[in-house]
Amino acid sequence: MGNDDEDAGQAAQPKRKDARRNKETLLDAAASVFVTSGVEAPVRDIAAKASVGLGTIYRHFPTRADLIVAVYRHQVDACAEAGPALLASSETPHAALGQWINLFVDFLVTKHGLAAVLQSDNAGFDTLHAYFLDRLVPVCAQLLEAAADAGEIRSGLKAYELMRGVGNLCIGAESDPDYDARRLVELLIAGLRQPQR
Amino acid sequence: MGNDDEDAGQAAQPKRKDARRNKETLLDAAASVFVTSGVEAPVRDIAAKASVGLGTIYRHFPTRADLIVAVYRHQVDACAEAGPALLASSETPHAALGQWINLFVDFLVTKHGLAAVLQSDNAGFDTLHAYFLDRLVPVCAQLLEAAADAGEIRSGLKAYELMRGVGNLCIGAESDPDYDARRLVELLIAGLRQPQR
DNA sequence: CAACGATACGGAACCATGTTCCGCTTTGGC
DNA sequence: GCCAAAGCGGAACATGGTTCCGTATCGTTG
Repeated sequence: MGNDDEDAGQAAQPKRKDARRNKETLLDAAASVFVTSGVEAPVRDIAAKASVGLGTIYRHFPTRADLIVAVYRHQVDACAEAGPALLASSETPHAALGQWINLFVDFLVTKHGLAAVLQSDNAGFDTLHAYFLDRLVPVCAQLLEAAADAGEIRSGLKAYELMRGVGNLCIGAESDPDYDARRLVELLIAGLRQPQR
Repeated sequence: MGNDDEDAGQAAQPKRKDARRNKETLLDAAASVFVTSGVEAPVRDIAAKASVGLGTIYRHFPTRADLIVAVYRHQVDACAEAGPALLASSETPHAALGQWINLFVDFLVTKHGLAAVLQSDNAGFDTLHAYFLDRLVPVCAQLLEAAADAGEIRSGLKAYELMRGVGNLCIGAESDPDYDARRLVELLIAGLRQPQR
């Protein structure tokens, strides 16, 4: 860890500089295509955008999922790191949890189609699944535990479940003006509160 | 309406008896394949199971979504009809709402992959979308309104949103033992309650 | 009951996508 | 400048939805 790469099964930094350059180009192209066409954009589109062959994509990113992880890694990391910070700076653990979940929801809703792909149980998206969960579940668990210890929420809900639930609620939120994922997530978090104390 | 067909854009009953027979065979085969391989099973598998050509499937059901609708229509209808009944027989509107949502969740969780396909924004699944929403949203709206009138829940949440949220929460629930959609939906419904009165 | 038009059938073919493979090109150390 | 290694492009393959059309079947009519 600390190499700017290699953290989640990504291929290590290539040796040849053209390869390194191509990888950057690809990351940029992918990010750009994801913004305009969504995360489910065809690999060919990304290759075209980067003026690169398909082989090149697949050498750098063994799978579509790896590419997605690479593009969003920084933001996921940022979200993960925000957890402890919020816990430290918030009035109550429950408040921190709420704010952190909001961060996560904003992230998901902002990336066209990410939430959907995140739940896809198609083999090949394991990397994606794994990265998000490895990175975020522990943070969520910490927040949840703090809130539970403070007696603010019912206990017994695993962090994993909450993350999945929230992720699920975000599916399709960006393409349907009549569906407000944020509100539903708020309701969910509200339902998590201890009935009264 | 009342013809046992034609209610949701399905092709009307074919004239020739072999055609009619094939349609039944197909429905049975599809139902059976859906149970074992999930709703996302390839059309070809269903054709094979029914010992029928691909053309036959597509003549009877213009799209995969139409086939799915046809297979589950009765159950969706039953769910829709249970709404008013529950409202009449339950202590409070909120209880009725809770029970009705449970019915819906059980239905979704039981049908491998249905929840996922229900949210798919791929063109071609409009029929599916439309049928579920047309049938269930009004019922949900009625329950919601009754509960709101009774002052049991916060108002302002549209039935459509609730249905989508619940549907979303059910995605992947059947293939992941660590994810309990029912509990999360309960939490959501709990969050819907009026804070206190 | 044979003929015939309408209806339905089967499945090859087409399109889109993810992924693999391999002959050719570029790079970088000598 | 030369060469092996590293990398590249994109044709080809697999899968899955959907379309098309030549052929088979049905049922009506003479």
